[in-house]
Amino acid sequence: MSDERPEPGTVRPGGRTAKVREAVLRAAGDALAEDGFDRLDLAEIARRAGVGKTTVYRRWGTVPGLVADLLTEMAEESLPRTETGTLLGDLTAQARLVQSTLSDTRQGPLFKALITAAACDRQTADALHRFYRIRTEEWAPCVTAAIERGEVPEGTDPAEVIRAVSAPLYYRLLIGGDPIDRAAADRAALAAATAARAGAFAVRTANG
Amino acid sequence: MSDERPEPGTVRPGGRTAKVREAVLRAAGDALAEDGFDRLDLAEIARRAGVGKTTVYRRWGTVPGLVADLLTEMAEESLPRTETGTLLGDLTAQARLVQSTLSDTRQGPLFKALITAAACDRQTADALHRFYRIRTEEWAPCVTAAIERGEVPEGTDPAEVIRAVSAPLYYRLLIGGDPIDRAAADRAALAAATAARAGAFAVRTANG
DNA sequence: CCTTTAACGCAACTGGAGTCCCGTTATGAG
DNA sequence: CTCATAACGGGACTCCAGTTGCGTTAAAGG
Repeated sequence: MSDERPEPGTVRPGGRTAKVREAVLRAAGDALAEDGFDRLDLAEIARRAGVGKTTVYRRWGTVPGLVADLLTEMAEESLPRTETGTLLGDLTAQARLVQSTLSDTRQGPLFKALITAAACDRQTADALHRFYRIRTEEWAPCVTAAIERGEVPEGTDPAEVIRAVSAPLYYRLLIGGDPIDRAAADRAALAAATAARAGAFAVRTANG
Repeated sequence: MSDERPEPGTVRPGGRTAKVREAVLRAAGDALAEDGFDRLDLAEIARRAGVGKTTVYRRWGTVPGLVADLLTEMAEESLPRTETGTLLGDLTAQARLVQSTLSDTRQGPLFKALITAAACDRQTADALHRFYRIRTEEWAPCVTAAIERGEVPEGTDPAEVIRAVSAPLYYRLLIGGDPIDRAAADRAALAAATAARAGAFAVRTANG
C-alpha cells in the first residue's frame, strides 16, 4: 500500500528515453494532423516513430494521455511577439498569427485534433487550458501597454481582450466552417480593439 | 451496376420505423451528454433505446453518422427570439440564451460532444454547419433592424455580428475552460454591440 | 382481409486495438 | 570497468466493437 511507482521515463531520462519521447511526440503530431483524433491508433504511431508499441502503451497508455504530453511539450516553445505601438496594430498582428496557424495545412487540423482530444478527456483539457493560458499571458502585455498609453480604460482585463481576438477564428475552425482568411482576422482584431477602447472589457466598478 | 438502394428508413417510414428513430436519437443525445463522443458505443445506445444493435448499425453505421442525423433533427426545432428594441438588448438576450445552454448540465456536454464529432467527420461537420447557419439566420433580423434604425452602419454583416456574440462563449467551452457565466455573456454582447455600432463588421467599401 | 417485403432482432462470428510475458538493451551509480 | 535495473522490443493472447446470416414482425398496397 505504498509503492506509487514513478511515471516511466522520469527516473532515467537519459539519451534513449528522451529520443523515444521526441520521436513519439513528433509522430503523434503528424498522425493527429493527417488522420484526426478519433482515427488515431497508438500502434500506428509506434510504427511511425520506429518504436515498439508496448513502449507507447506503457508510457502514455491512451490517446488522450499522449496528446496531453504533446500539449505540455508545445507549451514550452514560445512565439515571438510584435510591438507596433498601437493596440489595433498589435491585435492585428496577433489575429494574423492565429489565422495563419489555423489555416495552415498541418497546424489547422492539428489544433482541431488537440481541442477535440481535450473535449474527451479531463487530463488533456487541463493541458490545453495551461497551453492557452500561457499563450494568452504572452500576448497580454500589448493590452497592458495600451492601458498605460491611455488608449484603453483602466480596469480592462487584458486576457479577455486577447481571447476576444482569437475566439471568432476558432469559432470558424470548429463550428461555422467559414474560411479563416485574412479579412476574418483583421475584422476580429478591429472588433476587439474597438470594444476594448470603448471599455467593454473593463470590470464593472461602481461608476455613475 | 444500377441498384443504388435507398437509405434504410426512407421507403417505409411508418410508425415502427419512426419510433425507432426517435428512441435512438433520444438515447444518442443522452449518451453523448453523459459519456462524451469518444466513449460512445452504438450497442449501448441500442440497449438504452430498447432496440436491436443490428438496427442501429444498419441505419446509421457509425457514431458520426448517427450524430449527423441527430443534428439534422435538432436543426428542425426552432427557438423563439426576443425583441427588445435595441441592439444591445437583443444581443444580450442572445448571449444569455447561449450561456444558459452551454452551462446546462445536459446541453453543455451535449454541444461539446456534437462539435467534437463534427471535427472528426466531414458529413457531421456539414450537418453542424447547417445547424449553426440556421440558428444564425434566426438571430440575424435583430441586426438588420438595428441597421434600419440607424443604430449600426449600412453594410454591416448581420451574421458576423451574431457569431461575434457566440464565439467567446464557445471559446470558453472548448478551449479556455473559464466558467461560462452571465458576466461573460453580457461582456460578449456588449463587445459585439459596441464593435458593430462603430462599424467593425461593415464591409470595407471605398470610403475616404 | 391477404400478400409482399421493408425493417427489425437475435445469436454466432470476426478482426484488430489494447494487454501481458519475458528476454534484451543501455543508463547511471559506485 | 562492473553491476543493478529502468526502459525498450517482439510476439502471443484477450476481449469486445462492429459484421453477418437468417428467421420474425409489421408497414403499405390491393
